[in-house]
Amino acid sequence: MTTEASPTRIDPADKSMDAIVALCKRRGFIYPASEIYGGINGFWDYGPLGVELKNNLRDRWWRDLVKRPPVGPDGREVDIVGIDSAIIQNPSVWVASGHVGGFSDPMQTCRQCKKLFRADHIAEMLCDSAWVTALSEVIGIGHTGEAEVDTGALQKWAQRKAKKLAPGLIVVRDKESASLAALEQGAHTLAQVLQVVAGVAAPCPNCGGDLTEAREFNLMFESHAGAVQDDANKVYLRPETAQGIFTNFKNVLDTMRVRMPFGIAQIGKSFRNEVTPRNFIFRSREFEQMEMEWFCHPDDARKWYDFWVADRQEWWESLGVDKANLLRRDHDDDELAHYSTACADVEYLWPFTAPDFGELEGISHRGCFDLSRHQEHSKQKLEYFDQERNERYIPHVIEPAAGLTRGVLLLICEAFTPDETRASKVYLRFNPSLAPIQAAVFPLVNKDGMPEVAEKLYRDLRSDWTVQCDVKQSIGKRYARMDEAGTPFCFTIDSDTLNDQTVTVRYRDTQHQERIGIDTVRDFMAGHVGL
RNA sequence: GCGGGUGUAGCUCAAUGGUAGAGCCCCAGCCUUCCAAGCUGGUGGUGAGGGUUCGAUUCCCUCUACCCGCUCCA
Repeated sequence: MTTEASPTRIDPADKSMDAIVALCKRRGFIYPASEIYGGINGFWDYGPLGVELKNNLRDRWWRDLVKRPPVGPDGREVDIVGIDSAIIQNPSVWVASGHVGGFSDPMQTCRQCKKLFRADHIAEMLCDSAWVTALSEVIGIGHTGEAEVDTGALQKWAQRKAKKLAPGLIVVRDKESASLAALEQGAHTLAQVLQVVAGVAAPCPNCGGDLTEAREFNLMFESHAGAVQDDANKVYLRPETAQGIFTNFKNVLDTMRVRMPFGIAQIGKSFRNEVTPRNFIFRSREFEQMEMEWFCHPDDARKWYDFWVADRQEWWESLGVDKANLLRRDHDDDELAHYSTACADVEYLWPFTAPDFGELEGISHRGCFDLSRHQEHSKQKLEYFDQERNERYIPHVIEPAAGLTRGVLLLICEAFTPDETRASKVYLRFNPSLAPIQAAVFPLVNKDGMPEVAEKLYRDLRSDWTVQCDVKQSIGKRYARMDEAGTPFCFTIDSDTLNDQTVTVRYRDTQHQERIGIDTVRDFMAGHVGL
């Protein structure tokens, strides 16, 4: 049997993103959005093959969580229901969630060295800054306290070592306009010295230059509901699907006879006005998420957190992703959001991050933060009465949140396999059950009754799988095209078929061929692709 | 947002201040009995706008998209 090829592993760093982007467009996976108008930064369109791939991944996630959920740590299948909430919600949702106001990060740029900083990080970065440390040694003042300043030594430092260390300082750039005289009398703090040598109170941690004003940057897209476009009817496009789950927690509880612990899953578009969309569809402004909120008793939250972190990584492995390309990374304590007690990422070895890994899915222990906030803002009771425990509580939440569109990129990157020996020079090694085209049917030549047989087989398979039939051009060209599209199996009808009712099946990964009965093709597909 | 790089056909690459070419791909027809074969024909392009010029793909300006870095995140 030659279904499973085991090619030597290709280092993701050797996979060219340019080549992947070009293939995606050439074969109808992903196009730049509104390309005929010059495109638009941060948006991408999914072509005929791209949408099949995306739908297959989406359906697999839904199947494996909602329809055929995993077995939990207590040995029983977990209970998860789905919802599909509106992209636009009452704006109060985003006030409660903290996205209005809190989700934007004011940024400042240094006018001298052009580096970009988060405004709320500047003070801390100044403390750690190499040039500030050097300065404090020269003048003998620590980060706290005060002392008299030897302006002569300071002057000497400014004109020598600081030229390399902090070229942005005003005393370095323009010693005339920086008056060290102000430091000659009495004792001074480090902050006062910084003000004089930099000309500003909070200089650039990197070079000592002056920073621009903090620019507010709201990550949420805004629109208006209704005829009048004023602030009174301002609405937001959701930046995550999760909040639609929290706002429906009570509805699901009241209508679905669910009991703790249980989950609510949702797949859908989210929108973030990213400062810098990058790396093809990896970070785009419109993207699709697959999120599940797992509600449980506070005492059980840690157990479930551990369960879901392991389960989610295993799920990606179950799609055929090379284990060597997946990594679990637990967040450090100082990395955690204030409401979160634990967070882990499933990371992938992306071609553009290699040799580093980059985030694919995050599993967050959110405690009771979200439901508490919504209870507070909405004035609605979001507690759960647990009959078994005879206890009333706000459930704790474990949130596995994956990027669907990011997952599509993973599948493409993972499948991308250069092969100089092939006509196509590259093929996509998709898991057969996820491939956008699962099989192709070819008549070897377009005559002698073969096209008719091919047509019949094609129609027969089409009801259960995504199949294409192609009668044009040489057989080699058709195989090559299917290699690039990632079609795992091609069935070819030749003159023998007419006599003995067999067809050739050609395996994408090995290019090997074998003959099987035409009446066993359905079984073959069921066995190799699934139903 | 700032800095650097890039932008000629679907792809790879030419060319020129004076009618933008080739190979491959793609499409049609013929041919073809298993891996982009052959023959004939065909579609299709200077990212967008403005300026200089008799004439701009070429020179200048603006915008835009993509890639890299700072930063952020599903």
